Amino acid sequence: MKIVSWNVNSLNVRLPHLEQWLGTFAPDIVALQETKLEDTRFPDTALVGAGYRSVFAGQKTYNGVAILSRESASDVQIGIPGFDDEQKRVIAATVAGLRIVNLYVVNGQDVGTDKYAYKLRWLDAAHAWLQNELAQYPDLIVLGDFNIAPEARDTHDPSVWNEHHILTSTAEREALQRLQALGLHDAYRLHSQEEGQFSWWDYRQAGFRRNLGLRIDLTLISDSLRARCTAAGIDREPRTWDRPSDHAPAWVELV
DNA sequence: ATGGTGGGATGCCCA
Repeated sequence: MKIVSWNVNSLNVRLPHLEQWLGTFAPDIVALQETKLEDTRFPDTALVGAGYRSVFAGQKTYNGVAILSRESASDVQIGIPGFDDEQKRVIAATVAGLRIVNLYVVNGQDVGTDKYAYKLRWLDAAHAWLQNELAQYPDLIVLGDFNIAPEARDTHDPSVWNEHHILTSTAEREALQRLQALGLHDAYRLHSQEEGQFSWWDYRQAGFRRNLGLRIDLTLISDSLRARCTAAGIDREPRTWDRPSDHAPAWVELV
């Protein structure tokens, strides 16, 4: 079973890419971020044509998340329970016996800003919730755009992406480590220790051509799923297409 | 260079 996270940066613009990629990669479950679509505009009919059901939580212009799946999804949860937030960044559902939590983590703009404080509060709320989710659902997958590069080897230049920089700051990495300490493991690192393997490249400065990227799109899997996870990777191909998302799909394979 | 590129409720905000 192939499970994927992809920040599409506007599903309206990227639907043709998504459809093409679904057709060739044939994932079973897809977590999308930055759909930037109100629910009434979500292309669920087109995706049924591609063989996928959808659950989604969106808004105009910003944010927006969805889970696509071949099998039906149940027990859909939108947002972090008890955390009041107008921004549509979280959707969770049960698919094929797996609890899937799709996160579009706050970017945070710059260390020390209001948005950075919101990011850290948001991650705290996510931590408390995921502790509960794990107790309830041992087979848990938490995936999405984490907007945090876990380690120096997940950045193209650790001297730039350092402990004071947004997406790599100490407080952000500690928040991610607290999630992992719940018993959630970075599936990519179960299978590859390579550096320079990125999932996001800035549109500016020819970032993709020069591989100036970060690995910020992650899949965390619970203890019980570790033995079932046989492979993980990042598919750079859609990033080479015309008018791409700035993110590539990050995938894991479960047996 | 406080820049740059891309998406969208566009002449700004967010990433």
